[in-house]
Amino acid sequence: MNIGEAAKATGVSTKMIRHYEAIGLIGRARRSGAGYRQYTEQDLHTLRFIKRARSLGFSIEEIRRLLALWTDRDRASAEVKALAQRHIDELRRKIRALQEMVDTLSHLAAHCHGDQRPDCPILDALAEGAEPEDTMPRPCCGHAGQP
Amino acid sequence: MNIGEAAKATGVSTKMIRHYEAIGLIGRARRSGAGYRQYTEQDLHTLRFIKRARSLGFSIEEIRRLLALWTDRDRASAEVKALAQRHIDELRRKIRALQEMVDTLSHLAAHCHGDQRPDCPILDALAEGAEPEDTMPRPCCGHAGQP
DNA sequence: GATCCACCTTTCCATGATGGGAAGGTCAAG
DNA sequence: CTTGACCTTCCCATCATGGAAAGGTGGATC
Repeated sequence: MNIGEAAKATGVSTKMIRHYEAIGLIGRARRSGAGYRQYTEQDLHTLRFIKRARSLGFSIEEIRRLLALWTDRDRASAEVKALAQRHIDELRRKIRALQEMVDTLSHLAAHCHGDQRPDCPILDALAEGAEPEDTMPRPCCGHAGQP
Repeated sequence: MNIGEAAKATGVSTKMIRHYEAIGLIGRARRSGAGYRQYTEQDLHTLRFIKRARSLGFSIEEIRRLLALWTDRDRASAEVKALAQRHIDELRRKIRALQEMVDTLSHLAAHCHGDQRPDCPILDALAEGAEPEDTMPRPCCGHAGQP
């Protein structure tokens, strides 16, 4: 099976398949006489594994470890679980950071009338005591910045 | 004021200050006789504005627009609000995607005993019907994959 | 056999925001 | 005058992904 077919079958682009090979995430594929990469069902399984792991947000290096654990019959599930847990923690950390941004911005947007007038609490908050020319800063209802 | 002092005063690294200048996000700084960049209080205000906007997750291009709006006395606050709202939507979209990963992974991790035995639902889910050698796939309690 | 199109190959470049490091100039204190 | 802390520019790396160029292959059609 050529690389294009493997890409269609797994949802991994040809670009990425070649890239994964180049960085050693997957082994070097067998080649046809003309140098075309040939893929087996087993290769597709590996690519689908990678695809699923990527869609769960694992980095390439984490996936490298996961693949090693996958093919190691004697692995301890504890190591997989620990890796997953670390990843979950990292995801939650990112979510918290994004949520804080949303909270702050939502608060500011709620106080912005959003009409044709230039007055804007959002820009005021970003400027925070430093107007572009000569206007005065304007406090709000009490938070939305760092305490 | 030299660039290092400006960096300390604003929390923007010297690297980034030079970068912002190179991409035209901020104007070219005045130079001393020896070619050192000199910063005014007004420059610091702009850098702090950028810093705050970055910490709210706005991209450089969004900040470019925000800066233009900031310095335009005749801006309509509607445009700022719309920009902010688009950004909020984008952040929420990212949060949802990350949360889905967390949900799936948490579910899998909860079902992984995480001891010295090799049996692991997390790897099973990533493999999904394709074991590395010859074992059989193992269904779980009913979701955690695409429907 | 020639042509054509879809596919394959490699290599280089780009993204976005940030940092690291090299090689060299400048300034102030000792 | 030396030392050390600054500054300058330029190049490279990250991470995962894609675009594009330039050229070779495979199979179908004329």
